Parts: sequence; structure tokens; C-alpha cells
Amino acid sequence: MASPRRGLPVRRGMKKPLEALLRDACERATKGGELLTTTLPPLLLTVPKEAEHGDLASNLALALARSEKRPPRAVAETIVRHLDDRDGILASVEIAGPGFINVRFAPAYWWKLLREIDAAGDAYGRSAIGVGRRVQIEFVSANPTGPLHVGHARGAVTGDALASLLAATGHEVAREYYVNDAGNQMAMLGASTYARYAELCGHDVPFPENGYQGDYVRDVAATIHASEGARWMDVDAAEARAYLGDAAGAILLEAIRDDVAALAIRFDRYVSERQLRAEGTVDTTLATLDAAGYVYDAEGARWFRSTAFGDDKDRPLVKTGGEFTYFAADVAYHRAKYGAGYDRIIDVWGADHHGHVPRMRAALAALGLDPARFEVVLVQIVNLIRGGEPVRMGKRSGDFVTLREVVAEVGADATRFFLLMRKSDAQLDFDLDLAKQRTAENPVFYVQYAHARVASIFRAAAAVGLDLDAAAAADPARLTEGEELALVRRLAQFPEIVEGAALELEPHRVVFFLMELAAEFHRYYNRSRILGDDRDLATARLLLAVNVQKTIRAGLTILGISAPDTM
RNA sequence: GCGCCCAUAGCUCAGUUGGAUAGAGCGCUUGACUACGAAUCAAGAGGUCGGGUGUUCGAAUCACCCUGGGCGCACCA
Repeated sequence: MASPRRGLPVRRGMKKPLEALLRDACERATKGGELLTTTLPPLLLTVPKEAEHGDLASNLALALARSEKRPPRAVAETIVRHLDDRDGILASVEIAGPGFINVRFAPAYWWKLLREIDAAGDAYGRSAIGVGRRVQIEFVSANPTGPLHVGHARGAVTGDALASLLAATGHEVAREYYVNDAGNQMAMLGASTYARYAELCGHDVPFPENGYQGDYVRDVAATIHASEGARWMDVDAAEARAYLGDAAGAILLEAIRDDVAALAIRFDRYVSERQLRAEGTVDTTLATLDAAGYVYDAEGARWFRSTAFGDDKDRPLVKTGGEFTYFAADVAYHRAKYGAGYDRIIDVWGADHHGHVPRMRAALAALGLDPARFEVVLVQIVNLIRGGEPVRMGKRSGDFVTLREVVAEVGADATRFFLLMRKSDAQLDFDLDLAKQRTAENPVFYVQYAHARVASIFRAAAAVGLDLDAAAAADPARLTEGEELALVRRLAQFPEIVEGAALELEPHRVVFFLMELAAEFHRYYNRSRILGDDRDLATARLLLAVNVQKTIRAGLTILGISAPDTM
């Protein structure tokens, strides 16, 4: 991958010029004694929902009204009177409603923006707001004790899309998977595998209570049995369980790597809890906490005084049996992340772990690390829907729908799109029947079709001697329809959609933008013939179309979804 | 019991960080292919933003209290 620090276009956006005009106007008004304010509130320019409200609206006068001690409309009149549109980018300025300043841009402004968008090439939408910032994002991190299920898939896709968003905004991103390959769960995997293995060898070993009952444990045991025979029946049972647990964990982690790869996800690092322990990272972390005075012994266990940092109770670090808790190892891991010098550390967690956020923050603070650099994105549960009914999943019985099954059924693109359609902290209904449909009701195909449709237009254009080069050389001034200028306006919003999604860690914003852009393009296509008899008009429309296509492709790429030329 | 998340059209959800008459998609009704892909589009109907009080020019958005759902509260991770 190319260095994110280079080649990033400076974001122009459609708002910047208007912001400058408004600031200048206020400055002049203040100098002339017509405004009291010397410090402006942050300028908030919005794209109005109503077309009659213009291209951009400012609430500046409303925000200033109080300190000016004048009605908002009067303040707005003062500001508008001082507007100096030197470059002639404005077609109209109106004061509306309670005091909004509504602005409509001149067509020439949109033509200029379209040229800029075209000139940005495939880098369009990328920005430099994160340049020089190093971010580490940890996601999935499921125990290697079984295959990934759909809940994991949502965390996986969310984490991956967040990483892409941060990379697209110039951040240097590291993607990590924390492997809990130590502790009780792995011991239980070893015992479960041992029981299945023994069955295959003709021995009767009772299956452990709370063991992993899924059929996959039989498969794993069979794999080991096939390569190593029955020899682990001849050794001490504890040794056999330990070995089989390790072997099963390795096989299952390999399967997990395959599963995420099937969703087009890769990690830069897999960090092993066992290795952290072996390297003494957990010990030194506890010693640091102890030296800082936040560790005490009670009830036969060792505790962290997280209540000193606002947690509602203290948390155990070492169990009564002398084992580290999961928490202790996780604190050590996060301390190591800080040691690696990241500016921002992001974890994607299942919402059932939300209670862990305060204690992790407390531990970081106790270690003298800045908790503000640590952020957690909580991902809510996924309900699979088939035939209009929720698919039942029993975790205890091991009877859950795996990520692999979902991808096999609906494909990686639809899986990713559907799992990214909702804000991550809201529960999500995943309609498997809808995800499979190849119709307009299926939003992923709807968006992809808009992309393919442009490709199709260019195939037809080739027949009349028009191609990408012709489009690139087109005169956008031929685009005079309202729908055409509105499409440019939509395209112009893309960079700030990406920035907003990256800053707020909300990939679903990109999904919604793409659905709206696709809808706007489909509507335009149905109403306006692109390849008409007027050759100059046709090339101008091709210029618009190819930039719509490029923007859809850029958005889909951030989301990890393919942008096909034919469907 | 304490804490966190959620509640918006029949269904699934947006809502640009407090702005204008709350928006999409699905579903329902009615239409559009001798033209670049109808895998598309157009039109219509559909709302006490769970309820209440407050904050202010202005609240789906902020605060507090209810109601209803989800999830947490060491020796599982």
C-alpha cells in the first residue's frame, strides 16, 4: 500500500468558499460597527433537505442573535449586506424562515467543482485529516475455541471498514487480532477435544460439563487423530488435554483466518495472549500497578483498585487459584499498545462487554497512560431473519449460524453491506432472503447496479466513438439541468461524508450516502438520455456519469465491497 | 438493586452534533420499455419522534423522572 502521507489531495469541498465569504462579511460588519461580535461561532453550513432552501444554508445569524441582542433576521440582513461575492460563485442569497441565510451557487461553480472532482482521479474522497496520526484498531479477537458466527462477523466487518475509513483519511492504521489462547476457555477446549479424540480411539472419557458441544470439535479431533493416531491415549491425561487443546486451538485459529479472509479482511498482526504471558508482560504490568499503589490482596485474590478512577467496584487481577484473570492480561496488552506509540487505540467489542470499558480506562489511568487515546466501538447483536422469522440460535448447544455459512449463502459483498447498514450500537436484523435477491429491493445490488450501469453506458458509447478520454475533455458547462447540478452537489459531499464517518467511527454513513447517490443517478438516467444526438452534451454527461461511478466505487472500496462493471 | 445501550410511518432504519413543513427503503395502490441494462423509474397514501416535566428564539436531538426492550455487575473470556 502506498504511503498514506503522500499524494493526498487537499480537500476543497463546496463549503470552504462560502465559509470564507461569510467570515469576510462578518469581519467587515464588525469593523464598520454594525456587528458587536469579534469572535464568530463555529460556522455551520448545512445542505438543506428542501430544494427551495438552496444549496447551502447557514444558521450564523441565529447563533449570533443573542450576543447581538437583535432579532436573527436583522443580523442576517447585516451579514448579507456585507457579502462580497468577488468571484461570482453565488446565484442567489436569501434570508428565510427565522433567519437562515440560504445560498444558491451559480452553475459555473458546480462546473468548476466537477472538474476538480474529475481531476482528483481515484484519490477522490481521500483526505489528509489523519496524516501523521498512527492508529491501532483491534477487532474480532474471538477465542480460537470455535468457528466465527454472525455476531463476530459484524464486529469483523465494522472493524475492517473503520480501518479503511481511517486509512482513507490519511491515518496510518494497524489492524490487530488479540488471540485469547491462554486460560480456562482453552483448557475447556482441550478437555472437550480430548473426550472426542478418546471416542475415536474407542475409549470412554466423560465429556466435560460446559464443554464445547459443537460438531466442529469432533472434526478437529478427527483431524488430529488422522495425523497422529491414538498415541495421546497412552500419555498422562493432563498432558494429552494440554496438547490437544493447543492443537485444536491452532486448527481453529487457522479456520478463523480463512473465515475472515472470505470476507476480504486481513490483519496486520495476531497477538497471542500466551506469548504476552510468557514474555512477562502481564507480570511487569501488575508490578507497575502495584508500585503505583493500586493493587491489594483480599479474599485470597489480588485486586486492582479501579474505584480510585470512578469504576463502581474493584476488579480482580489474580484469581484465588493464582491464575491471572482475563482482565489482567488484557490490561497488559493495552499497555503494550501504548508502548508501541499509537496516537489512537480503538477496540471493537461486542456490546455484552460494555461493562469492561470503565475498568480498562481506570487501569490505563493507573498506569499513567492517557485514557482519552483509548476508544471502544460497541457492536450490538445481529438477528438473522429467514422467511420473515428470526433464525434460532442456541449458543450452549453449539447450534449457531457461522460466518462461513452466511457468506456461502449470500456472498461476501451482501454480508458486508448488510452488516454495515446500521449504526453499530443498534441491534441489526439481517434478512437473508433479501440479501440474496438480485432486485432493486436489495440495497447492495441497487448500489452496485448504478456502478455497472455507468460501465454499460460506456460500452454503448464506444460504439459511437466516445470514451473516457472524450469525457475527460468534455465541457461541463453543457450540464444545465437541475438534476445534473444536484448530482455534482451530491458528489461534492463525498469527502466530508468520509471524514465525518472516520471522525465519528460510523461506517454506516458511507452506506447511506451510496444508496442516496445511486438513487439520484438511477433517477437521472431514467429521465435524461446520456448518449443523445448532441455530441458535446453527451460527452459532458459522460463526464458526470464517470465521476458518479468513480465515487460509488470509492465508497464501496472503503466498505470492502466490490464494484462490478457487469452483473 | 446499580450501571450502560436502545425506543422515529404497518416493517427495517436515517436524521449532518439544537434549526425551517421529521426523511429513505420495504410493503400497499396506480402508472412508464421501438432509446444508453425495466436488476430501473414516476405518482399516491402512511407520524402524538414510547410518555411526562424542564432548559430557550427553536428539542427527535440536551437535562431529570417514568414505561417498555436488550446487555452487564471477579475466580467465563
